[in-house]
Amino acid sequence: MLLRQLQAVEVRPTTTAHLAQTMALLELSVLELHEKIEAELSSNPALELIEGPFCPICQKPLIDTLDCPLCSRPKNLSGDEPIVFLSPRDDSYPSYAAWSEEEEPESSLEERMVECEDLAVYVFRQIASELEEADRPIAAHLLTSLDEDGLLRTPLIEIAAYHRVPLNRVEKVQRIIQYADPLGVASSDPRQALLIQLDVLAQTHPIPPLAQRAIEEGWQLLLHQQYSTLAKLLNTSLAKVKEIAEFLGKNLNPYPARANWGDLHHPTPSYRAAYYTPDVIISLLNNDENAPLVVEVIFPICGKLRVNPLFREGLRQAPPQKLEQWQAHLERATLLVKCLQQRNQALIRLIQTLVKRQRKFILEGDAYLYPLTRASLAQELEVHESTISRAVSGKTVQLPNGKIIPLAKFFDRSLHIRAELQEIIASESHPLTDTEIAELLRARGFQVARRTVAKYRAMEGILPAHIRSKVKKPHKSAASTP
DNA sequence: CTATGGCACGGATT
DNA sequence: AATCCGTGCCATAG
Repeated sequence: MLLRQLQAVEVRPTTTAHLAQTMALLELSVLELHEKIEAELSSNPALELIEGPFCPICQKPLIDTLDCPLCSRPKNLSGDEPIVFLSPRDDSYPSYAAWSEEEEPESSLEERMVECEDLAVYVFRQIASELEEADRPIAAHLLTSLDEDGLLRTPLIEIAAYHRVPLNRVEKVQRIIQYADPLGVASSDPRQALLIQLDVLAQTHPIPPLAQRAIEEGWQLLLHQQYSTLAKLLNTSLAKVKEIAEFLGKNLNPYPARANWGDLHHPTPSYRAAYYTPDVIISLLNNDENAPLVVEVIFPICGKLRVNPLFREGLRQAPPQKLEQWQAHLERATLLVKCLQQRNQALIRLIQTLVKRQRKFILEGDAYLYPLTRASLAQELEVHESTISRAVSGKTVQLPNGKIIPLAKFFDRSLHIRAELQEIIASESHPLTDTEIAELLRARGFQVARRTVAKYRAMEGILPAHIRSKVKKPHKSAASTP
């Protein structure tokens, strides 16, 4: 009885505080959560991080589970039941997605890690043949100076001075690198990276006419989303500018080190970072079409977070003047641990059903996205809509194909129709007008108004029919530099 | 006259 | 309550 009371006291912040903090934690992305936990760990002695148990088979660390969800999975795997689990994010343990491609994890783990981690090596291999012998040290210098975004923050002049070569020679090397795989890598700033990507993209796709100027002349405005001012500068309408911003956000990536860039609507830098550190990684077991999906919900730290039992002990002998503070620490720590568990649990549950529902979309692309609303999912999971909203906003998912997309895309209402529209345009023999497209779509079961077709077109960056007729579509990607 | 883009309204979603 | 999205109507460009 007494014990029970004590426990009750210990958890005193009551359900409202729990709920509030769980909610708050729920909307944090991995990176933000990482910061939060780090901060808490260093300021609160009651909280401790212990090395978690490891899976005896694959050696991966485990969080909050006794058995490794992969090694101890049931043998008769039905394809539609995804394997969802919490996965630690620790640089010394590559995620499952990277891990699973490996035939013999033991022997080549190191190589694998080098490949995964080292962008510089990856890029260097691509361009090595294009470089003159003498330029290699310069390239190496540039590549090793990249920051984590894949950008080059060191002034070119410095590098030129170091190697005692003219500036334009360094620029030449930079240019070669920029057109290598993470397109725009080694640019001096996001703006430059975008321009390179736009340039390459323009060779294969129609792009909004003013996009380039918007980046060149209105970069600052674009960044700060001062769209109306930008519209004036470019002498166009507000909606046009918004379209451009959306197009850029969707197709380009100012930080070449990672796949996709979501949208411009979240201005904080830490948020953008989320676009190359996904919150969830989905991969396909053995690349087998019928196998279950492996879903890792990334947890920002490795090991088990708990309330330090020694601290709890020590509380009894606390000097009176410290007692209150220590108690506060303890309370804070227990609350955090509890809330974290709740958060993770909620997130896993959400992702689980989401992945199950959208399996086809994940594997086969945009056309198979089932239009799902947050509200309906909330009903199914019996949680409040706002819970879903919070959990979804600001999070990103890495798909089996390596693309990183915002989790919100799983709730896009018209993506499948737009995919159909792209398909129609791609296979048209003669440029179709919006009205004709609307009819075609209707024939395929999507009833949309002509005006809506125009909007979708704009969203996909497809030019109107009369312009399309003039520009021959260069289909498939042409080799960039032979 | 036709095809599209702008703007604004109303209903759904968050 | 605020925002997003599909649509209708009208202006404009070709």
